[in-house]
Parts: sequence; structure tokens; C-alpha cells
Amino acid sequence: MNLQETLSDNVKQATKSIFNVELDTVEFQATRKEFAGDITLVVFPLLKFIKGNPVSIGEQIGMHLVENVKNVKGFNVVKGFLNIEINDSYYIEFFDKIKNDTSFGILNPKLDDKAVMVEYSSPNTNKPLHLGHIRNNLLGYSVSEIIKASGKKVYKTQIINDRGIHICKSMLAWQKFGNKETPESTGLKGDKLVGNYYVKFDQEYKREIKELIADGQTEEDAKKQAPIIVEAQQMLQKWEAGDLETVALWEKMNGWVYEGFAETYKNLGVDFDKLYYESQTYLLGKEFVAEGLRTGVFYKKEDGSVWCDLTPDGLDEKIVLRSDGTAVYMTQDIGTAIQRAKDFPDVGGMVYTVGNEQEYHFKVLFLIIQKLGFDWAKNLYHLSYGMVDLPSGKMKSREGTVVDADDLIDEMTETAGHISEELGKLEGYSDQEKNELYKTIGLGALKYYILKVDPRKRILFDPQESIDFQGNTGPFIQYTYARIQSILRKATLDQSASLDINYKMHEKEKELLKQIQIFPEAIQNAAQNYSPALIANYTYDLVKEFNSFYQNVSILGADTSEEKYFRVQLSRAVSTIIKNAFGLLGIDVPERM
RNA sequence: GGUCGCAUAGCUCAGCUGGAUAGAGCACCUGCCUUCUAAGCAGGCGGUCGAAGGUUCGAAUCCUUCUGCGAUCACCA
Repeated sequence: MNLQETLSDNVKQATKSIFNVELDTVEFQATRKEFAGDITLVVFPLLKFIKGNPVSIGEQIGMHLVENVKNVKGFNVVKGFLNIEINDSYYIEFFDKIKNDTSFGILNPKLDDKAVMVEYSSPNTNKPLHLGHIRNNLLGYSVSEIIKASGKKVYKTQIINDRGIHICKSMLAWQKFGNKETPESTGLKGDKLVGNYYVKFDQEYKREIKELIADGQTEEDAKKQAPIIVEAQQMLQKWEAGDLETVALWEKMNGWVYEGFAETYKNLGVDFDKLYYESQTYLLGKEFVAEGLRTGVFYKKEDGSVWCDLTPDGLDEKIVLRSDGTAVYMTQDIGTAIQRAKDFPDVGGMVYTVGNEQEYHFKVLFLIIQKLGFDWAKNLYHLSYGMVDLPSGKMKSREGTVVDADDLIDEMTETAGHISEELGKLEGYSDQEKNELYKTIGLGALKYYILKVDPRKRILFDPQESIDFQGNTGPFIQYTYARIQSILRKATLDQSASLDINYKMHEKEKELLKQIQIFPEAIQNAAQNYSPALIANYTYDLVKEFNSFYQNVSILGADTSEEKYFRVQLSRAVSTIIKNAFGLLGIDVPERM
């Protein structure tokens, strides 16, 4: 039984024996720093059951706790707040238990728990990844790691949108204007090369529309009849018919894109356990529509289209199959979800990392899957996140206002390099080691900057000013980690020493221990809320606490060997937690910086 | 117009299921490098928590209305 449970039981006993009142639950909160004490019981809620003065009630409960709980050394009551003071030995004992646990707070997957599938990234294969994908990838990866750490098995997946008219556009433009260019011949990353032809297509398309309008056509007709778009549509039909030449071109160009993506993913440090390709899944779902028709979940209109009536749920009617019998987006997503559940029978829930513009879609999707009667349907979650805006406004690929993922990573690495050079702390590092470090720092800054913000909120990303290396930033935390490593390199400890249960803690040591203590809760909380931001902010608080400790008490030059032993061990524990917490965010920590 | 989300210091953000005097960082100001990495620490300045009502012993937090911003409401994906 942990301390809170013990306290809770004893408070219940106290109210029973003193006031003859049985409480169901007792809630505590951490005592604010400006008051003496460690844990606080708020007395006000008890007034519903116990008539009287909150201060005197608090005092009577406090007395009872001091007498009956061995770790309670005292209390004070301020207004209606009963501040309970805990013995130092309790904290020392706690620390002694966890100080050598390098995975403190991180749980191993429980075998009887259902696994969770997390989908993220899910790019189109006609253009490179951009800043929006970065947020998506970081969130998806981090949430996966956090759920894993909370004790569940996780499968990371993405659906690659590798077919459709937009893919044909870049294929066609390459065929027409590409002069057989390849990534090798141009030195371009494959996804960049293909992306260029997607842009090229759009330019040609616009030019043709303009010409047609000049020839007297309406804009609407021109958009439909421009030769290049017609040709692209024909190409899609050929692809769907399995035309060998078209499929070969499709495979070749997609291959280029995958190589490019692989590089970006590697740089971002994200990975996947299972890939799904839209080209293989876009026909799934039709059978479930048929099934749904049989069971009455769906109904058919006169024109043959199939719908799901969601008006009883406060939503609209939603089409799930076109009148010509072809699938819509919704059909595919129904099919893919069910396929995944089949592929991974241990999965009991799925998380979709997709921008908030698709909230309605997922609301409908989840509802339909529920109606189809799958037991895992209640555990579907749309990890919805806000757009990433630039100071110049919205990102638009056609207007060239997107921030390319690779460029941004390079830029961040470069900035980290400049700042590090200026500080000049890296004597004895080889160029290669330096470059690796700059990447660690640059990416740390980028990832932390994005992950520390609540996913729901939109981010205003100013590439010039937004990345800072001071304050609540990735590099600040990395720096603290590096400093601790330095201490650990220099520390020589008496190996026979151990924690003295009677050690009198310094106030700063105790604050630090309290922060360490809540790491497991932070992980569980973050997992329940699908929020890496909670981990980021927890880590920042821990680091602040450590820095204050670091500057205000001497570690290596401690007065006594007990002190030194305790402080070095504390520092080590903090660095382990930083490393683990950052691991959950997908951020590396450097040994030196 | 319907639905959903957001609004906290000049700027960027925390604030968990309602709890004590609303917290950080940046910027600005004052101290601290002959002790373990000053990318740091200690402190100052700065807020009618978008507005108005309501519930409560107690509201940034819950409810209602309003304002502003964004998203969404396709036989597109």
C-alpha cells in the first residue's frame, strides 16, 4: 500500500471514529511550496458530511494521522487546508527502492491487456513531407511510445496513399516533361523529384485552362476539358485496369518516393511496425457495405448508392458507396479498420493521428464501425491536432509556402551548429561527432517545440524566431542531461556506501525527489490523454527543479560522504528520467554539449 | 446557418478530475562564472484568465448567452 492509500484509509478511520461519518473517497493534492508540509487534504468537501469549523475538523484529522500513521510527522491547518508533513525517511526509502531502476515509471506490456494500433504519417506519394507531416509524425510516434510505456502493446502503422488521380498527375508530368530523369541522374531525393513533377503538372494544367478560356470556354468547362487532366484521368483508368506499362511507371516512381521518405523518417527517428498501402486496401470495405446492407445498418437509394443514416445520432446521412458501385473514402476506411483488426487479433483499440479538419469524418467512421457491431469499435480514438501555420499564413504546396521537412531538419541542425560553435565547449570532438551532436540538438529543439504544445492547438511556426535554446526548450533539457553526465564522469563514490535512512534532507533535495516521484503518474496521465505535451512539461519541471538544486547545493563538493552519495545518486536518477522521458518524445540526449 | 475546437502577461505556452496569493520561458531591468558545463541560477517588472450572467464555501477550470478566430458540413481524399 502506498502512502496516499494509507493516508486515505486513516482519514476515513478518523472521520468515522471522531465524527461517525463514513467517507467513500478522500482526495489529496501536493502541498504548495510556500506552505509547510508535503500532502494536503482539502477539508471543505467534507463539510457536506461533517458539520463544523473546517479548521477544527482539519486539526482533529491531523492529530489522528500523526498518532496512527508512522510516516506522518506533523501537520498544520491553514484555512481549510490540512497540510500533512511526511518524514524524510519515507522519501529516502522510496528513493532507495527506485534509484537503480533504469526504467522507473515505464511499465512492461501486460499480457492480458489488449494492444493498441496507432496510425500516423499516412502520406501521399506525390510530394515530399512538410512541416504538417512533421507534427503528425512526432505526435504519432510519441503517443505510441507513451502508450507502450503505460503498459500496452502498440503497433505503429501508416496507410500510404499511393494511388489515385494525384499520383497520376506527377506520373504524367514526368512522362511528358521528365526526359527520363531519375534521382540518380539529378542527384535529387526521390520524393523531391516526384514532387517537382506534381508542381509541373499543376503549372501545365493552369496554362491549358487559361488558353481554353482565351478561346472562349467557360472556366468550368476548361477545368474539365484541359487535355492534360483528361490524360491523367485516362491514366488512372489504365492503372485500375492493370495496364502493365502504367503500373510499371507507378511502381518505379513510388519506389523513388519511398526511398526519399525512408530518409526523412530516419532523420525524424520514427518507424512503423506495419505498412498498409491504399492500392491494396481501396477495394476493401465493399464487402462490409454489403454485409451492412443485409443487417440494415445501411440502406440503398433508388440510384443504387448506399447510405448510412446517422440522423438518430445527431449527424447527417453519409454515403458509403457511390451509385456506380465504387468506393468512397469512408468505404476504404471502414474496410481498412476491419482488415487491421483481422491482421492483429490482439488489437483492442486504434488511434488515428490525423489533422482536425477530419474530425467529422472520424466521428462518422467510428459510429459506423460501432453500428457494424465490432467490439473494439468503442476504443477508437482520433488523435486530432491543429494545423501548423506560418507567419505568412497557411501552408499551400502550390504556392510554394510549405516548409519542407528535410529543409527544416537541415536548418535546425545548422542553427544548432552555429550556437554550439559560439559557445565553444566541444574541444576534442571530431567533426563527425560534432555533426551528430548538432543534429541531436537541432532535432531536439524542433521536436520539443512541437510536442510541448497541446495537440489540439494550432501552432504558429516561425522558422526564424520560434526556435530558441533557452528556457522551456529541448536543448535546455538536453544541456541539463549533459551536465549531469559530466558530474557522473567525475564522481567517485564509495561503493560500499548506501542511503542512510536517517539522512537529513536539504529542502532542494526533497523538492527534487517529489518531482521524481510523480514520473509514473505523468506517464499514465499522458497515455490517457494522448498528450506528449504532458511529458514535455513534466520533464521541464523536473529539469527546473534539478537546476535549482544544482546551483544551490554542492554535489561533488558535498560536506559529508552521505551527502555526496545521495546527491550524486539523485543526479543520476534525474538524468535517467530525462533520458526516458525524452525517449517517449523521440528525442535523443547527448553525453556532452 | 448547423456542428466541433480555440481564446490565460507585449510574445510563445503550462495550469490534471473545481481548491490556497493564476505559473514558466522569451523580451526588459538587477545581482551571480578562482567550486561540479553561465545553453545556467536568484530576483524585479508585467494578468479585470475574450465579455456577461449562473452553479458553488470556493470558478481560468462546470453551465448558459454573446464576441472573435479556425475547422467542418461533397457520389474529393
